[in-house]
Amino acid sequence: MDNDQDDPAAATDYQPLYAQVKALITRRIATGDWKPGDMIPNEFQLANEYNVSQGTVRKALIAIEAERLIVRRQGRGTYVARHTREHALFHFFRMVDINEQRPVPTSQALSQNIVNASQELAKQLEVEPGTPLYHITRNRSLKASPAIYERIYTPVQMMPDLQIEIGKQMVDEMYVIYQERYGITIAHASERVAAIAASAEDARQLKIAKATPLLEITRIARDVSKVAVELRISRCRSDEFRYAAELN
Amino acid sequence: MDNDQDDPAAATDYQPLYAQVKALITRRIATGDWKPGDMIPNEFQLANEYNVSQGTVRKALIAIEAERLIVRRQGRGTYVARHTREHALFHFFRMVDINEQRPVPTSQALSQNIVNASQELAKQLEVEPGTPLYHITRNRSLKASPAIYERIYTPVQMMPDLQIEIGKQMVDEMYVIYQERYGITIAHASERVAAIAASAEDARQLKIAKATPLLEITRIARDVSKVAVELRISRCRSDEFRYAAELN
DNA sequence: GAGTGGTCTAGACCACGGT
DNA sequence: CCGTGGTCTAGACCACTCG
Repeated sequence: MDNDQDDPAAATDYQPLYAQVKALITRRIATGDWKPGDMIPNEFQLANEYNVSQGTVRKALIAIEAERLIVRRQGRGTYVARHTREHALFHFFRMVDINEQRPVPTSQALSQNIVNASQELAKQLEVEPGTPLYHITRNRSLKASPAIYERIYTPVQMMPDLQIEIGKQMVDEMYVIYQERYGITIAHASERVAAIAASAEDARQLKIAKATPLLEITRIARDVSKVAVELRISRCRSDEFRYAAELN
Repeated sequence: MDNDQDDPAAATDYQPLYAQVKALITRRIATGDWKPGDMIPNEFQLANEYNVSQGTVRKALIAIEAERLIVRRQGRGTYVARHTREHALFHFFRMVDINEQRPVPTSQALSQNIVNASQELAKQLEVEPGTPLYHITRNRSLKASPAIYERIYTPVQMMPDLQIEIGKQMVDEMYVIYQERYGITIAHASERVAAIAASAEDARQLKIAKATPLLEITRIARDVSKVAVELRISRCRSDEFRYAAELN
């Protein structure tokens, strides 16, 4: 009682109670114990389960909500966040047109095959070189004209039997598929934007002149546990569209 | 009881106590009542002043801290945030090199004059067309080679007698100057990134071939009250550098 | 009306930073 | 040692949603 430091780890491992509760709840969501769309127990039930006060649970829940893992609604309850198409687009699709409107993209898959991870791909996706990866290419149109040519890589092991219909409009965003089919929630992404000259392939796909300047957006998407799930390289027309970022 | 909507204002004007306290404290910072670097009264003093409990003040302070307007330090006190060069760069300079290192830019002003806002500039800076603006051009080097050519516009009225030394290394970031000389704290910025082909001017400034693809970053920077303070158009080499964004 | 999250208060104790 | 912010608890009351 008078000395909690007899465990030397305590000094470095110390986490406030609410942070511990937050970690416990987060784990139950990450493991699929509570699934997207589920309502989780109320604050008093959780407080009782973890033997803390309701205020401590509340602080944990507010922190989890800030990470968009849960949605809390007064009078209703607390729910595990679900990736809707709107949500996926709102959080992860950053292109705006020159009038500051957010266009809604339509997507059409062009090809799907399996490749073994090169050194470069392996490094980015944090897997061993040679790991089998799906390689999907697709076209995305903004305002009814082709604007983005995209290559997507994701480990086969994470998404057994992933099948994308080729040549048809995709109904769901990839992240909705990951969540609904495999229980993988994309929670974070890191993007790097470069300016490049359109290759012959880009020019053909986007119906533009070769060497037109394009935005190349390289994105690593990670799940709730920060595990890399997808590498996506998007080449975007930049004549009518811009990549948008807000710094706060 | 059955109808709280008889006063239409009540529905829209209602703010929780902590939000009102937050607004009051924020205003005192925005007006310069408390200046960057100042220590503000402790939670109990504020609670007493505003006739609320210390817990309510705390919630307001946590919210203000989340907006990076204040810094709270255990055992020390709560301080109004100050723009250091490190802070300005960390929050507003988003370029990384191809090895994911953040290069530290050096800047050299090329010119400073006054222009009257065109329709386009006026719209972006939210001022009347014709409003006098400073127009500053500068070169920025990353890792000792010229990498960014930048045009900066800011209303003369906001920064009377702004003088930038031409042709010399700039010691301070622009945002440090705005804060220290004029008490204007840049708190938000909105960026739009495009890919463009280098103009003859860009090519000369950046010592690259004409028509090389460049990143063009257009930024509107705003103060604590969301008033537009600066428009900045940066053209960046994209061969060794990338624009970085994290989506959470 | 019952149940949920949201706000607010009050007070205890801890951890940190300086005197 | 004192004063600061940080954590935690306990309980009251409010606002929203739904049956």
